[in-house]
Amino acid sequence: MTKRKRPPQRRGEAMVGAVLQVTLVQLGVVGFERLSVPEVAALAGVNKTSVYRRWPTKGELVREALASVLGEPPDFVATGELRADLLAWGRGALAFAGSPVGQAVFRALLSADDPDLRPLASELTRTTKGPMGLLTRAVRRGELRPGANLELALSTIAGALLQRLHVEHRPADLAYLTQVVDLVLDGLRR
Amino acid sequence: MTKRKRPPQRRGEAMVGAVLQVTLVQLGVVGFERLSVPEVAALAGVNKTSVYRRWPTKGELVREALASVLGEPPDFVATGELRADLLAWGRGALAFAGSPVGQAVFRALLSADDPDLRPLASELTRTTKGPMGLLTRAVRRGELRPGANLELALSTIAGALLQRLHVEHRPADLAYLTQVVDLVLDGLRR
Amino acid sequence: MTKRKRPPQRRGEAMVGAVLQVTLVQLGVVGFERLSVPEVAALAGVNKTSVYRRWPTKGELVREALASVLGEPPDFVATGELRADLLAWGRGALAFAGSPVGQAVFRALLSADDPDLRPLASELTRTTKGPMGLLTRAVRRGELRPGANLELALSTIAGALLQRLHVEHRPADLAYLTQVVDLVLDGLRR
Amino acid sequence: MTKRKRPPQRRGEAMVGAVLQVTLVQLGVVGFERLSVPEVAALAGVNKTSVYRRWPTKGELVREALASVLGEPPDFVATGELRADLLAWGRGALAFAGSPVGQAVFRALLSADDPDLRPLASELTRTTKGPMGLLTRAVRRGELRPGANLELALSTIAGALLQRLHVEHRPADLAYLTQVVDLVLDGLRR
DNA sequence: CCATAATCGAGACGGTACGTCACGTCTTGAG
DNA sequence: CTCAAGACGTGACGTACCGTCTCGATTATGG
Repeated sequence: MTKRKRPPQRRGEAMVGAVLQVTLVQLGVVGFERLSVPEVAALAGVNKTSVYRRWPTKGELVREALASVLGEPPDFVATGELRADLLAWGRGALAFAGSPVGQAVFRALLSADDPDLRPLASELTRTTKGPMGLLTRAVRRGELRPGANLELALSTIAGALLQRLHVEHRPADLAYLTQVVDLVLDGLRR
Repeated sequence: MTKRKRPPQRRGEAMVGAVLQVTLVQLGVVGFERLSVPEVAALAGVNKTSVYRRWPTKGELVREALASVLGEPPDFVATGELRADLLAWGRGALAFAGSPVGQAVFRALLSADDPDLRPLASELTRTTKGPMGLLTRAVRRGELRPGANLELALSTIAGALLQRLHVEHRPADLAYLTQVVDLVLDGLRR
Repeated sequence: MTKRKRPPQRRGEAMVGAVLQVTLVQLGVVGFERLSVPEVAALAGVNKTSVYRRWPTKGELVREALASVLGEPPDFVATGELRADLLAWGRGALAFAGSPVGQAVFRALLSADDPDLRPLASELTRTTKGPMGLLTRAVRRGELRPGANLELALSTIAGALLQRLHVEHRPADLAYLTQVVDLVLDGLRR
Repeated sequence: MTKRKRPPQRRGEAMVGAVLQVTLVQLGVVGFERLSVPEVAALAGVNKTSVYRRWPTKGELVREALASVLGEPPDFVATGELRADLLAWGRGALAFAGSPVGQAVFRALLSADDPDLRPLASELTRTTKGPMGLLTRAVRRGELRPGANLELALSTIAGALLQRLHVEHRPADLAYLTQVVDLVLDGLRR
């Protein structure tokens, strides 16, 4: 008769992974402010003391959880066709923004007062500038207007999606993305 | 020797005004989640019981405070010159977004879970569509492309400002606004 | 249908009385070290926050509880008959030491490290010297030896009872008390 | 360059001795309740796991520590002179009660709830009756009153010292001891 | 002008969640 | 096989707010 008194402890990497994953989910569900460290611990099947040992602050826990995701920029292959490449990148961004993890990132960073999260905001901004190379090459090819503010164009695309999703709270599908990209591309072209 | 034991009570309208004003300020400073009803009462020089009597819920208090502001849409005069009018409207929007009250609105609504605040989100969205008439008239004049998605254009402008202010956390001045408007207008024109 | 949602709050004096009484009982049952403020609150039917508000420290709570008892020295009437009076006083002391409250006092004070309880120890010691007047008058009457250390005699009686009860853990009845008193009185007489 | 990474392990008897010694010291310093097994281990330069292996319970650890001391009753030589022998025994008792180990014993046993310590209480009581033989011989010699309760007399002496030291918290020197012994002896004599 | 009701201030209280602490158990690896 | 080192689960603790309740004081209102 085997006495299995309690589930075996998950240590080290196993525990860290479970906690960070649950943290991301909770970030997407209730947001940063309402995220509770004890609740994260409970959902992860871990004692809250163990969580506090590794991440003394909620900010540190969230920062590590988000960093484990933002570290992998959604690379995309450039075919050379400007509009198609921009749409491909946009699809990736939309998929990210719609995923639970993306929800977490935006809900946490949109008006981040916690100092621990500040560096992540610039990280996210940097991701926004991903397809910058596409545009500069298009300018060199003469496909876009020479003096255009490319950085602003990308910000505008991202902002349009942001407005749609988190202010108007309406879904952003591929058609919507296409319209935005076309609008901005037309503005850039000449 | 006059003994002024304590400040005279403020009742009725006077108290309501003081509380709502403090609520708006606090919304801009700490946001909706961290807003504390007892703290609002203290800052307003009012007993917390009085606040709870009138607004049983934090959501109701904030809703009434925001409603007292969003009720006044920032009207603007249309000169007939499309670009100038759009810029004028944008200046108003920027001024609002930069004011403490605007900070309050955006911080409260950007990811609003509180059911009491949902109606306010659509209110804000409606404001965004303010200059819709300008664009439709411009289309009729042949100044803009006939099939253009005008609503999306306005959302894009608003989104660009939002991205600039609340994601990249960089200031949005008149020059920035002009660039955004020109980019979108160029996209709409041909 | 009367809705009695929860038991009505006990305020002020009522709550203080209930808490102090439970504190005394618990002192007698588990002693000072193992006494738990939250448990006292629960047994008193009071929220633990309320207890911590009035008595920030366990020591203060216990001190006030004990002070409310030690404040009433068990007066006894002096008949003039030395032995009978001493026995009467001893009976009172035994009754006190055997009562739950007395248990509380001794268990709390016997090895009191808590600085809050130090003054109570001297209070208890003072009580021990209660029948000092009896002895001095007996000396003046020539009933006791002139140079006798009366204070030491009383300490000895008290100590004998203490040893019996709290070291040997055997009951101390009236017969035992009588033997002790007689032993000491015989020592004092000649 | 010799790398002495850490102190060499102490095993078996060496470790046991170190732990028990530290346990006695801590008993005298902080008492039984506040004695912490991990702290004892740390002070003994031993890992707490090792302590828990041998003594699963704090009570068992303390019992073994105290037993290693109480096993050696403080023998004294009887000269035949009753008062002198009694004083000699009392000096030993005082020395014991004043030593750190004695402090430990009394603080641990005075109101011992831990069931592991109960047998030690009777052990201590038995020690109190050490000089019983002296008194019975004195009775046979006619030096003391025949019907006297000798056991009670010894308890009374011990109790007087106990009262002095642990209730009144005043020092007990040789003069005090002498007075107590004389008081009781006078009571016993006739 | 005064009496009476509505409103407000002041503070005690119950309740919930939190982060900390010390303890004892367990796992792993070194001696 | 024994011990050291450290991670982990467990329970209790004291604190910080929050929202409710009670009571007394103040203000407005109608006779």
